[in-house]
Amino acid sequence: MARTKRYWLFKSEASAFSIDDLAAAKDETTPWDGVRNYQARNLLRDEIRKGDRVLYYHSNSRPTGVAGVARVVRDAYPDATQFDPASRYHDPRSPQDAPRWLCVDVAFVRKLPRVIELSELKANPALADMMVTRRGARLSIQPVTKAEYETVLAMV
DNA sequence: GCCAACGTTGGC
DNA sequence: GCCAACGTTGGC
Repeated sequence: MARTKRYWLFKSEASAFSIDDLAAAKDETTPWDGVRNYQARNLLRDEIRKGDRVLYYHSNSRPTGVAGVARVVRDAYPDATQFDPASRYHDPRSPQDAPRWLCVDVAFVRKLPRVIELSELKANPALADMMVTRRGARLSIQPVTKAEYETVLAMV
């Protein structure tokens, strides 16, 4: 019996890696690397599984909001960038034999015809409990309920 | 570019 | 183990 599919919101700065960059990537797939927050790491390790759906959120962008949909295509595995001295995500304190940081692979599903902006998310009463609409919600990987996921995608 | 919020670090 | 200092995030 397969595990029930779950839903997430992944933040990415559009100038760094946008939904268009994901669509243009080889196999339309990329490692979601560079996560350097323990709470987010624990979600990757313990909760997020292949087959889960992802709201692709452009942070620090104009506009800021949900720009597309992706899906998780590989369970968590060690993030190679932590051992790469040339990477901005290099972590010299992460032990080789017990990697501190993990990543999953995500694949492009679709780009929304328009960005569902943060202001709209905040204005929708059905999304009042959604983490991204809350003040100071900086977590780059956030859990989303199925209802929230469907509500957001219906706002296009 | 500003700055509030928040996570991490490190001295004690 | 506390907590001030510091760095980063991210909306605006």
